[in-house]
Amino acid sequence: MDKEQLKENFAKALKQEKLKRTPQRFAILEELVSSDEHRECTDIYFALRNQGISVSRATVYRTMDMLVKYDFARRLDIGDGIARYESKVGVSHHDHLICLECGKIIEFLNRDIEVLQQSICNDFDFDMTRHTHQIFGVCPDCKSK
Amino acid sequence: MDKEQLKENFAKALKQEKLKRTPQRFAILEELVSSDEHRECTDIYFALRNQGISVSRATVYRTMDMLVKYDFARRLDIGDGIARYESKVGVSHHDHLICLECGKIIEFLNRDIEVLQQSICNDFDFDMTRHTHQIFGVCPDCKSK
DNA sequence: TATATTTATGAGACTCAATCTCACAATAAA
DNA sequence: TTTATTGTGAGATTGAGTCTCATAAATATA
Repeated sequence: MDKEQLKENFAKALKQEKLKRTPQRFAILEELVSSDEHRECTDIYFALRNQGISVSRATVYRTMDMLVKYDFARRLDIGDGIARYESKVGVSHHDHLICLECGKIIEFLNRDIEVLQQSICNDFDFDMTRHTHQIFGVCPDCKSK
Repeated sequence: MDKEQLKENFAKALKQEKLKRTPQRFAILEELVSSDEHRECTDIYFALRNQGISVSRATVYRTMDMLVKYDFARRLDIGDGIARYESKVGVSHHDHLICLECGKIIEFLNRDIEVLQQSICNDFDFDMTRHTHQIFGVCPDCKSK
């Protein structure tokens, strides 16, 4: 999806929710989508500030919530008390290997696990909304150090 | 494992780490092990206080870290900023279904997923230390409301 | 047992991510 | 435009978790 198409889709989502089109909201979306990193709100906040874009922390937090709700972003909690967000735009589903030494996050996807996961939900008569599957350990780089 | 055996094992772990045997540490372990709930530190703190046991929040937090390290407890982060702990004593490994409506936590175990998970780690040359697999959604009780 | 040494405890201060407040600004509708 | 509505931002607030350090308790030593 190109940038203009993305902005259009975002505008549609805003309209649908009766939210106004503000420069801050577009800037936050663009900043998130511009990298495939797992970004903290503070990180996004400073990145925009450094670009001379006027934005507050509150607006970043509020907008991230909205981006998650409308599926432009995914929130990642790795248990250190800091929420991270990754773009879902043009990105297929995956889960995460997290290195306890260096903090690196590696993405993985396993179709069989996804299928088994759904069958567990069926067994429990549980309606899955989302899931997190995180494997913590030591990455190859850190092992060889 | 009976209570006396547990206390003995705990005492051994303390000795091994040159930590002192204090009434607070034993009380926190016993309180955690006494239920199969997923407990918050504040919850443990008040439970002990209500039993007339002298303990501080700091001691609860410090002791929980130790219990996790020595495998008496498992920490659960469900992304709401509150750490929860469950007893690992006499409890086999499992993962969690978490209801977004009522907060209920249902345990599940799937051997096939565990095996696939290990094979993913092998593929990535990644040494797994621990993992979390959480499925968020709506439980049967909440669906029928 | 008495004393010395080491470690633990606890009240409250502190940290920091996240949320809230509310006056003012910007956007969209009339 | 004008009006009505919604958004923004600086800073205050919240709350889980951590830190401090004087005191207390547990263990080692005599």
